[in-house]
Amino acid sequence: MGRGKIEIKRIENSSNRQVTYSKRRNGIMKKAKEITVLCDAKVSLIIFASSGKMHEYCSPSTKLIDILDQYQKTSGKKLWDAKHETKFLEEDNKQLNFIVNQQQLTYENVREHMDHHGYHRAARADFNSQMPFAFRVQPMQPNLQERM
Amino acid sequence: MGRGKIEIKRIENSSNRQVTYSKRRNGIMKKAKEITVLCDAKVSLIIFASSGKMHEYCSPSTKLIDILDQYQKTSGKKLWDAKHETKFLEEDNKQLNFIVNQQQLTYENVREHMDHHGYHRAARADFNSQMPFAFRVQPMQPNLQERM
DNA sequence: AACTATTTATAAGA
DNA sequence: TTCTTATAAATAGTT
Repeated sequence: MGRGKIEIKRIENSSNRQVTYSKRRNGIMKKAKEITVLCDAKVSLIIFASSGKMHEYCSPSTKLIDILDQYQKTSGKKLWDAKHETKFLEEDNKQLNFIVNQQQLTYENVREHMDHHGYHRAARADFNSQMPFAFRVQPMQPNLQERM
Repeated sequence: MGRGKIEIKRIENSSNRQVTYSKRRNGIMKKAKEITVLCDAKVSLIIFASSGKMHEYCSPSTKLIDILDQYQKTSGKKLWDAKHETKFLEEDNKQLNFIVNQQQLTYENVREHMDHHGYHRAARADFNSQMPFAFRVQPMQPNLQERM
């Protein structure tokens, strides 16, 4: 589907890979919406780029949790139980603590940078409200310019 | 993408809707696999047809539960907790009890039907092994001829 | 971020 | 229905 045929194997060039990811992610999201409308289907689609950034689609007037409940009932596969919950919470807390600490450091760096370059108070407030959630929860690769 | 352009709205003709569903489901699954390989992405795709039948794709060497954990961490949205678990289990048990009862009735009806038409023992054993799981867990719409 | 030459998906027909 | 094919849509490489 393009100027040339491509083999379905990992795109080694990182920049090309990111461009292709973005194009194809849009394509799949569109297809998911279409099948939902055309065929009365319920769809949950979750995609993680290798960067860790997430995108999701869930058919309208449905919650992901309901699709997952239905998944469990229909497939007979159990996704979670109390044991998983406890394990997840522990790991989660540990990671969140780490994240909060690192976030505060990064956040302060950006504020210092803004102050240094003379941004006025309104710009700083705007920065606060615009800061994407991903920045807050993915401090391992904080990148305000990230588009993917 | 075909002999004619179509509007993206519910396909009213049930037979056409099912054919389109099947074709497009295959298409989306293929796209999901491709973006996984090409772009090193992690994908979870769950689709329910209006009939209730489910199809899923999950990128290789990943478990759905891991994608969901990552979903929770990245989005900050909590999918389940002990409360949901308890609620789910209760509802699940209730529904399972109902299903088991209804399944046994339906199952016995089919066996009687087979006996009545003189199916031999091997055919009945084959029926037992071939009976799709969906039939066992979705007794509200039991349909052995369902293809979707 | 746009642009197209091509490939791919698929709607309708056989 | 399963297969075919004309056409719409997606997208790879380019600008």
